[in-house]
This record gives sequence, C-alpha cells and structure tokens, in this order.
Amino acid sequence: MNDTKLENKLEKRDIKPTAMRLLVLQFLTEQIKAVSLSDIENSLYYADRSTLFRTLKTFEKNKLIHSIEDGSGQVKYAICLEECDCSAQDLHYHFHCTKCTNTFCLTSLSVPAIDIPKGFVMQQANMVIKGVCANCNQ
Amino acid sequence: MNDTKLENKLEKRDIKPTAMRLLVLQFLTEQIKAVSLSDIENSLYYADRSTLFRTLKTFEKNKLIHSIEDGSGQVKYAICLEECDCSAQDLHYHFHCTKCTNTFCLTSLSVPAIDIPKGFVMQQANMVIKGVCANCNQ
DNA sequence: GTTCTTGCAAAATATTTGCAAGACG
DNA sequence: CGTCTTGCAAATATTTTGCAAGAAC
Repeated sequence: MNDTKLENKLEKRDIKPTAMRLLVLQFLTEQIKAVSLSDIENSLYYADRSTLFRTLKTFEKNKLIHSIEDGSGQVKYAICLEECDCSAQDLHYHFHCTKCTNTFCLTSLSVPAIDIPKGFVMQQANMVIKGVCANCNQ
Repeated sequence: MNDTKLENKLEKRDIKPTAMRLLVLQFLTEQIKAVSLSDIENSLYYADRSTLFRTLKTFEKNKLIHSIEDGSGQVKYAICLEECDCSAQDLHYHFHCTKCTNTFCLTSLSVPAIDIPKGFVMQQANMVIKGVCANCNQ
C-alpha cells in the first residue's frame, strides 16, 4: 500500500498523519495476525514504546484498529475492516493459538446476534476462541 | 453451603481440601460475579497473594473454576457449573460492564456452534460482551 | 521423612503517565 | 505563540517464581 492510501486511511478517521503513525499503520496493514505493543516495538525498533502505545490508543479511539485480549497477557491489535466502526454489528471472532501464541481475526465468520438479558446494553465484544491453528496442527 | 459439600466439590476434582482452599471456594461460591485475585485478596485479607494465586491456578487446572479475560487488565475467575469441564461444549458468554467493571457469567445463554476454519482445533473460548449492565443502566 | 501447601519477598512482565524537547502550523 | 507529537524516564499494576518453614500423611 502506498503512502497516499495510508494517509487517506488516517485522515478518514480524523487522525493527523505523522511519519510515526504512517509507519505503525503500514506495519499493521502488513500483518495477517494481531500484534502486541512489543511486536511493534521490536519491528520498528527505533520507535519509543510510549509513542507506540499512544499511537495505538489513538488508532483505537478513532476506530481504525481494535484491540483483542486473548489471554496471552498482552493486548493485541488489528486493523478494522474498511467500513467497520467496531460496533456490535461489526463483530467477528478471533482465534488464539495456544502453541504459537498467534491471534488471528476470523473476519469471514460473523458473530450471530446475541440475546442478552433485559436491561443490559451491548456496546462491543471480545470474542476469542482458543485452540491450535492449522499451521501448528500438522 | 456447608463445609462437607465444599469438600466434596474439591475432592470430585482431585483437589486436596485444605482450609485455605475451602475458604477460597466458599468465597467464589457466594459471588454472583466473576472476581479477580485482588478481590479475593481484599476479602480474605489474612491470605497471601501468592497462595491465592496458586489456589486459583490449581482450581482452574482441575476445572473447578474458569478464568475470564475481560479487558479490565485483571483476570477474573468464576465457578464452573456442576458438570462443566470447560470444553468447547460448555461455553457461555460473559458480560463486562464498563461502568461498574463487574463481569457476570451469562450461563443461561449458550454459545452457538462456531464453524471455525479447516485445520483449526477449538479447545476453549473467552467470550466477553462489553457494555452497561442492567444495574448501571438506570 | 517425603510430599504438598503456605507465606514472605522479590522478580518479571505490561501498561500507563509526567515532563520537557521538538515539530507543525 | 499555541497545540500536538515524540522520547526518555519512571511509576503503576499485575502476574509469577524462589525459597524456606510448616502441615499433612
């Protein structure tokens, strides 16, 4: 993906496109799995941890990415789909492989409507399936 | 619940019923919400954090309780249903209220079968719905 | 006496914030 | 100049482990 497209993605979510943010976004775009703060820190090793942290928070707040708590002890982040605003309608499952500890978005599988109890209001969800991924299961 | 019943619960899961473990189990049994290590520490304030930690790990390994990562930054624990062995068949949703930060098991709502991709093996899951609970939503 | 459990202390891991320097407009 | 962003450092929060004393059998 070229820089112009990345810039557009940021601006569409009202995020000022700085060099750092473009790098982080590019990195996230290249991934097929959800990544942790440490993953990013190790890949963009010249970037500071707190900058990355705040970048991710900004991205998440503006719904460019979503976070996943997969039980690994580290929060993972992944890019949202183009039109996603991370509402209850945009739900998808995540798969966390307990062998390789990778976490993938299963975007092709939408979560069926959930009939939550009366009085409860659903805003978002964190759906993580745990097991062994196809790659580790050979 | 009396001590004999609590003891039976532990022995049924091959856990030696010590005084500490009975206290922790009793506390967990009394809760209508999932509790964190800190919650237990504050309630059983004479008990040591690491003892409680190891007690919970033992309980979890032997499938007396299950853990929930609700994104609060703290792992929460809740008692399994009587015949639950926390396999994929025993799945239920959890509701995490972002106002009061409480997390409840929605045991009445079973999770529909999930058609995960070929080659993937599902072992367990962490299903957390986030929003506002009935109590906070008044 | 051997094994399991517990308590104290400290280590390890992750997240989050304060503050000042720098970039941007 | 004023606001936003970044980097360094340190604080905070939570989980996890080492080790020795004690309890259980």
